[in-house]
Amino acid sequence: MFYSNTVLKDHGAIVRSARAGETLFVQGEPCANLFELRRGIVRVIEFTAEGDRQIMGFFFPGDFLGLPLAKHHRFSAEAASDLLYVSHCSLSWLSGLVRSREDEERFLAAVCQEERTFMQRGLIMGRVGALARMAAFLVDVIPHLSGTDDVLDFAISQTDIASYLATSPETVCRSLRQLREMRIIAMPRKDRMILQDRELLMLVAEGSHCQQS
Amino acid sequence: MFYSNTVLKDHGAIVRSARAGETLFVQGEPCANLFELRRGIVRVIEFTAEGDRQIMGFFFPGDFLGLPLAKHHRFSAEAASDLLYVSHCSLSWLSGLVRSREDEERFLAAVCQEERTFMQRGLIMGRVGALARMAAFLVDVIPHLSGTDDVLDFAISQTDIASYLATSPETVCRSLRQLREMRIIAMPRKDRMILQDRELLMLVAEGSHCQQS
DNA sequence: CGAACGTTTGATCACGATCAAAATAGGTGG
DNA sequence: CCACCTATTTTGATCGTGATCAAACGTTCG
Repeated sequence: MFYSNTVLKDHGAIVRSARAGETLFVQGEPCANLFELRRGIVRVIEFTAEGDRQIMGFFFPGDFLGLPLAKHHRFSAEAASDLLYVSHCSLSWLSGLVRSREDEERFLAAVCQEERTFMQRGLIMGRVGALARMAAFLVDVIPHLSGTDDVLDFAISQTDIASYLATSPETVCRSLRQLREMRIIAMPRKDRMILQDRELLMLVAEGSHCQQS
Repeated sequence: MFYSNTVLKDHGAIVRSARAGETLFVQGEPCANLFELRRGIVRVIEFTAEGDRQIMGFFFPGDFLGLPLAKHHRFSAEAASDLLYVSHCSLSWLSGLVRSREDEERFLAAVCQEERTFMQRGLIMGRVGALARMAAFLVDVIPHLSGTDDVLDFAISQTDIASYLATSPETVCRSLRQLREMRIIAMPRKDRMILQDRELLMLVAEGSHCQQS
């Protein structure tokens, strides 16, 4: 069942929408089109041989997905929330020689951003302590979240965070609670987040074991 | 102190050598030249704010380093062993429009490989259990090792592996010992490795807890 | 030869995985 | 709108694994 809706069409680029949970593409299938995310969050999945499933990263409005670096996608992508995105035809990007100078720039920037996303996961998982990892994740993610004022749309489930951080959902929950008790963040609702103390958050992310009450 | 030696010069591409421990480039500095690794192993480092140091990945003969995706390097690179590499001038790559079709292909392949390296670390660190992570690391690395027959040159220090896996050197040592006792690998010398049971290694990497004596 | 570093082994202990179960939220149909 | 079912989040308890400290050993280099 696909809920995708074509909304607008403009010389090869089609604006589409997707519901949370929908699959954009799966690893191994040929790169047919390039996704430019406008609204919502996409999670990138990697399946290992044994059906083991890991979330490799999250993509946010402004990011590009499914860059045709190779002929086939090297990971799967799913909507973590309701989406709005632009679907470009991959073929016009694949033929590198016909690109304009500014397209080239945008292409490099997109590749750079995609690579940074994957590097960042390693960097975050490298931190010692579950709390530090959680904090580092938030430091990385929060700048990409939309929202009014300081109330951010936090449309990422804790189970997804757990998979991303390679930890258990219980630990994610406890880490978030700890951050709330430290008055570093607040979560008026499950999908809302208020950043109360950015400095302290970054300190915790760096591994400061300041255990003050 | 630089031990680099220019060996050969060929229209902008210079063959050079480097001693173990030498720095090829540091993060933040402008992308001056592109490295094509011929022999040896390079480790890629990321420094966080607090002087925290993590090894993000290893590069092997055939790989490209320092791709000009951005104006400045996003990580540092050091020789993990004695190197032989080709230094290309970055400028000829930066101007994308003057590239030939096959250069474009090679460029994409190089980018793809670099990104895969970083994704792989996340995938490996996502495994549960120190032994599974160690095994997954070996599965990933061994195909890139040079060596005669089955005796591979394993020029990666255990401390480097520990940093890469975000674990302690002690645990790395113990994991390797366990793999030796399982007759999965053998290490006649510290920098030599013999793969004895590829199937079992992959099984352990997938997290099989087969604890047979 | 001595100094510095990397590896090995043993000991203890804290952290986070895991199991179990309740509470909350979300979605669907009557 | 409420009842029902499912999935997600929350909390508590126990237990195993890997971090950490400490010390011996081996290697490499000046």
